[in-house]
Amino acid sequence: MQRSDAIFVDGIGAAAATSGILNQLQGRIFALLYICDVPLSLDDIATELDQSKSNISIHARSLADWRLVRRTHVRGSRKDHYEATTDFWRVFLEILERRYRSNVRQVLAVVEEGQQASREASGRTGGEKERRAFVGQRLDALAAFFQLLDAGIESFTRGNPVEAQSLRTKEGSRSTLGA
Amino acid sequence: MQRSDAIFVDGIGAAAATSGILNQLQGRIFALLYICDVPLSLDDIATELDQSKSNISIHARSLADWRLVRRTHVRGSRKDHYEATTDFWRVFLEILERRYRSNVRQVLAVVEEGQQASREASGRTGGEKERRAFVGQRLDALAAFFQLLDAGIESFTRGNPVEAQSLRTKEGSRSTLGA
DNA sequence: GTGAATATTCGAAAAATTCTAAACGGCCGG
DNA sequence: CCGGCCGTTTAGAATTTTTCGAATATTCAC
Repeated sequence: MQRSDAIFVDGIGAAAATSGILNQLQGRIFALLYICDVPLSLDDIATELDQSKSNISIHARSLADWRLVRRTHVRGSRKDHYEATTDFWRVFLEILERRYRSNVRQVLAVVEEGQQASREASGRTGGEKERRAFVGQRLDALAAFFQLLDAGIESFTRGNPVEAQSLRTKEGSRSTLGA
Repeated sequence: MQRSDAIFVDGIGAAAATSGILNQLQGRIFALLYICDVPLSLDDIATELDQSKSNISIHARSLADWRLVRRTHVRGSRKDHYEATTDFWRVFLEILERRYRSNVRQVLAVVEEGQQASREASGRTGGEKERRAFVGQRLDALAAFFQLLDAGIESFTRGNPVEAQSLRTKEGSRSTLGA
């Protein structure tokens, strides 16, 4: 590989490693494919990046899952070939939905579980009831923010404008301390 | 710790672990503080979460760095105490800026390096010049998208509405294949 | 200052993740 | 069917990250 290519490939690898979405190798695979005008086989990629084919197989598949990469057929070869997408908007949507939004929903589910469990806790003394009320309020506030986030993402992906203002819940922005 | 508390704490820990921002323990520390109406010391947290104090120290500091947690002074004690923020909007801004936007900028810097290195590559034959032109186009397209992302984040944090439309670059949305 | 209490740093241990090579299984051309 | 080519799976090695306990640094009351 050219030195100038390596600079880009490794740089994107480093950026990917801190992205929270891809790891370094996935970033390097994408970058390599992105600066190649022909699709590459698993073996090609493994050679260029000095990795085992099995490892490339796993990570290339994961990239395809995010739609960062697409499998194509190259005539005259029985090997799978990969090429990088240039439709970053589509990738962005995919990540927004499958990574961020699903994480938001995960938090909402946890809060609901928490509410449920808190209600089922059997304490009946004054202190225990008070604490349950406090926890209930806190969980409600958490759910409120994440519901706004969820709605914001939904709205954005549908093409509607999203404003920062729509995420500033009354409770949260008043102070750093609740209740 | 109450069973109902543990459900919430561990659930948030799990969500944090897949967030790409916090790890599991950081999530659990935050969740614990969030459902406590009084600030907790490092020792309190370590005991509740069954971890060493040094480990809690490290991760609590990191949470404070994201403004998810705040150090407070509790009168009558010389220990540091921590409490969870309820201002999720502020945390969100912090993450948007320091995690996501800085990552976007990192990519922009890498692309620039790549452009620079590509120009400095010394190939002069027809094929080499052609390839350099191809890479140049690709890097430009990448930079274009990430510049839109950067501008979008900037705009959002300033309180302006952001539309999905503003991220759909002409080149990228035309097809999944470039050039 | 001194000493006790507390937080942080550090090196090693433990755990989790990433990577490899070899084995496996599917597919296609004969 | 058979044999070779390929992608995937798997078990374990290598690396990285997380965690711990001890040692060190810091802070505060006196």
